[in-house]
Amino acid sequence: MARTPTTTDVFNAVAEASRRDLLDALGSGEATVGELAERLGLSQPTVSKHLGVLRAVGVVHVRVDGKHRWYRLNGPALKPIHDWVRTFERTWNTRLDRLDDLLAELHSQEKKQS
Amino acid sequence: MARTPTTTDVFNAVAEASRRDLLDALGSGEATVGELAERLGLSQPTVSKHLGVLRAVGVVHVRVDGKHRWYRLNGPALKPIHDWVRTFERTWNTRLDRLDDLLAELHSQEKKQS
DNA sequence: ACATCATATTCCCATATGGGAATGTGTCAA
DNA sequence: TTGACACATTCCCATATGGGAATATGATGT
Repeated sequence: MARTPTTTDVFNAVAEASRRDLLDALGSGEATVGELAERLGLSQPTVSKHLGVLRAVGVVHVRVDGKHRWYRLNGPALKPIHDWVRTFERTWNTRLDRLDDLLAELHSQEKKQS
Repeated sequence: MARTPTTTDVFNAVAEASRRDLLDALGSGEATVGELAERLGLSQPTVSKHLGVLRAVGVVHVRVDGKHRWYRLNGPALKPIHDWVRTFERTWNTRLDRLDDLLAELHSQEKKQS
């Protein structure tokens, strides 16, 4: 087999740095292919192809307007990544460690009650 | 150019589902190549190679012990992913949604307890 | 020294990649 | 209709992939 296609899921789509840059750029609102190409210093076909990948996994949506195409971010499509990486957050985030402590405390209280 | 090598950064390393599975498996503690291979139903060379990629980007560490090799998770190496995806969190998580998530989590934890 | 166990490494191949260049498609204005 | 514009698509190629099979490495026990 070969490497997992970029359009398989959000993880693969977002692995490419240029595509993360595109999403970052779209964070401030809708944008046109040309605008994005100029902002990121990429060629138009390159941007179009990257946006195609991002659209395939649902992380961007398009709005057609005459000869323009307005791309916009669809944040919730990134949630799987957030949810996955969040399960490891306790290994570096002390604030969440405290949340764990709180949960543990709640659980011990539950045990006492039941 | 070709696709960005898997050992370029954590984003690329973690794009492959099998490697995420490996990290999930290591979440419960150290493990041996053989153990991981059996748990995930992968061949030994496949696991070794995946672990090599994960080690290259620093998301796992190894401890040599005789003819065994104990791999362990190095969570903080995942922080760049967390930091990046977190900038989009507002697009799906309002403050109230977060409270819902917390409550849901508490409930699922309760179920696990009882 | 030897056999065995646990891993790592190499060789193989079908497959997909990202980027450049060129071309296709659809829209608008005159 | 014709041209200009904004994008999408196609064709090209060097490059890396993941997995299977085979082999190498290295430590342990006898």
